[in-house]
Amino acid sequence: MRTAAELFYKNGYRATGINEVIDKSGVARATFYSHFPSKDALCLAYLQERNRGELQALKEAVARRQTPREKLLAVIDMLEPWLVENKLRGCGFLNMVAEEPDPASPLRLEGKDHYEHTRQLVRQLAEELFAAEPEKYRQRDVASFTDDFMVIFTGTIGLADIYHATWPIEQGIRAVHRLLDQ
Amino acid sequence: MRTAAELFYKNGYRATGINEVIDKSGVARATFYSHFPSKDALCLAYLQERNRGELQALKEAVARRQTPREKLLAVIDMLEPWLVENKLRGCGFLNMVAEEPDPASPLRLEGKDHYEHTRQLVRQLAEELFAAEPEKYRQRDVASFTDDFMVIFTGTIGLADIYHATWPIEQGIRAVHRLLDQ
DNA sequence: GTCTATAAGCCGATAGAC
DNA sequence: GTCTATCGGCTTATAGAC
Repeated sequence: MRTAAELFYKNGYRATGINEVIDKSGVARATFYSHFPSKDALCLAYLQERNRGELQALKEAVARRQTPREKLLAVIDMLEPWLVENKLRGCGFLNMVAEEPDPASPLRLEGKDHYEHTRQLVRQLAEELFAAEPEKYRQRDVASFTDDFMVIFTGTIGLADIYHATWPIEQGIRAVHRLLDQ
Repeated sequence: MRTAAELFYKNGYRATGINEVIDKSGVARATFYSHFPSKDALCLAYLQERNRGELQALKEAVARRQTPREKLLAVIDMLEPWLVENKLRGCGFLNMVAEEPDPASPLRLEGKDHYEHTRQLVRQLAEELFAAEPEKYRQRDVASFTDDFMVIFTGTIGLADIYHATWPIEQGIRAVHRLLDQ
């Protein structure tokens, strides 16, 4: 599964043959098929593991900060090291969605689930921020603030992928600062 | 090429076999290979045509508006009918980038080119807006404004794809309004 | 758990006849 | 321009021996 995660993410799901995964992982052919019934099942397991791991890393990055404002900034700040570590290959879930046309596919739904969990986390942090500085955010709406944040978050990842560069991340961070202070 | 454009966009590049394109297009096998040397060449031609067509449609939508402010709003307003018409299958260039790992691939570079042209258009519209209302935008930076716009633009498309819904578009439109008036 | 063999089909691309 | 035949290699998945 570690091998599958690397290859599916790096080269894409359809571009990666199951034989390549089996060969590079070192396990025997029959052994693989005793653990996973199909390539799709392996991919779903990879996405679920990725979903779990990324949400955990996100929550840890948030927990390391002290104030509600800093916690929100942590969500966008982590994009830089995360995208660079991932060789600017973008978001594994957005990439999966691009390859899977069926909106009801479990592979697509895992991506939706990931973004929905991220959104709920951002919403909770926004509520804490609004509660901590009520006079500053009196006229702001939590739901709209949250979705603005998600639009910036997603757009930053998308542009960094398209341009294969890090400047959209600095831009996204500045945009979140303006969102917080406007 | 019309058939290829439909299938590559709808089902993805790698998921679409060249045989399927040939069969559904109705042309003979040898005829296809006399026009295009390979599947990759066909895909590049499709992306170039898409690039040209989308930029033209964008510029026409902008030209239909009167004021600089309305022209900028036209760029984000067109996302709703465009995404719905495309069955919420997202951006053809972002989808291509997700499938192609090589940053130097011509298929990827065509996507970069499309976003760069879009960015230059937005920048020009921003400059016209700032010139038309100098007192309102005196303290704003054109480059930063442009990239903020592009982050919102890209994030809106990405979220609409992930959620397979139109609500991110309304959110993106509101975000651009706030960007204009903050 | 390991190995090899193989099924049945699709892949992109080419060749030859008309 | 049309058609069919075919190449070599790849795909996912299964079967059987050890």
